[in-house]
Amino acid sequence: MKEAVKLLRDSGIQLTPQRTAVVESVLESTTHPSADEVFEMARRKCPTVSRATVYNTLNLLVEKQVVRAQILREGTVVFDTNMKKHHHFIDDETGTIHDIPWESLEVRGEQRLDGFDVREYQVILRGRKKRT
Amino acid sequence: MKEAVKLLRDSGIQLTPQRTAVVESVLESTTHPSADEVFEMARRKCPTVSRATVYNTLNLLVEKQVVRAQILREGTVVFDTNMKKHHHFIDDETGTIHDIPWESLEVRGEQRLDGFDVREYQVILRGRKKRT
DNA sequence: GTCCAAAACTAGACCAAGTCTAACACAACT
DNA sequence: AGTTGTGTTAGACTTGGTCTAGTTTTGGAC
Repeated sequence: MKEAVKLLRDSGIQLTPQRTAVVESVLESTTHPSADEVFEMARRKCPTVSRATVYNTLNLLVEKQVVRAQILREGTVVFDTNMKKHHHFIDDETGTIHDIPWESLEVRGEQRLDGFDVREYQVILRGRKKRT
Repeated sequence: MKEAVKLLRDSGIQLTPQRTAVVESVLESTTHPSADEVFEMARRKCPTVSRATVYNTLNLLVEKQVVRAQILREGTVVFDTNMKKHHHFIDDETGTIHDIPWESLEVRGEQRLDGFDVREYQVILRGRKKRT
């Protein structure tokens, strides 16, 4: 949060009330919100913020590497505030997305793929979360 | 192809010219086509086929497990005719999707995830394909 | 403080992927 | 032939997202 603000300011980007609302909204959220969900949250903080500004700001955050855009749901991009490498588990029933720590899975062979230069990878798991 | 036709017929589904065009189109394609790409291919075989029929038929094929729907591209589902377990590599520059054989990667730990019942998983890799 | 240019914002138009609906076509059964 | 069910079509609709034109805000020069 603090660093995000700093990073944006250092990039010569003005921190307007609208942008602050968007940045706070997405960074506060513990789930993996879609742009529209961020829009709703931001609206509560700053009722005049427009959809365009939400999309612009989110794309700016992706560009500045404050959040990551992930393709995990049909039809919509979700935003991920966890910038550490990790995998994703998607609940079949609810569609909820859970972060899986990088260390809990071991993947081998990705540097030995013939003809492919792997820049990054992640495991996408699907199934059911056990209620505890 | 042959089995697909049989499977559909056995499920009590009439093989109309429109459906045949869709089934042939998707099964012939070596890439990972979107519904719209299938629509175009199918149109060439059967010019009267409508978008609705393409979507209906593709969803039918997914239901009958003739093809798989994959969330790999922003904004659109793609269809995968390779029903064997495999991973995916996405070229950063072209967006082209490549199948990676299941055996060329080794993943461990997915059954030991605390609180998660994993039904299926795959590795999504991104980077650049070397031109050979 | 005033003025100007640049940056930011908004509403709404637009676009693309996908679903839904109402009307029509056609087969199978009586 | 009439009825029922399955299939198809065009087009309306919905949703996620981008683009645009016009307005507001801001920061700097004076």
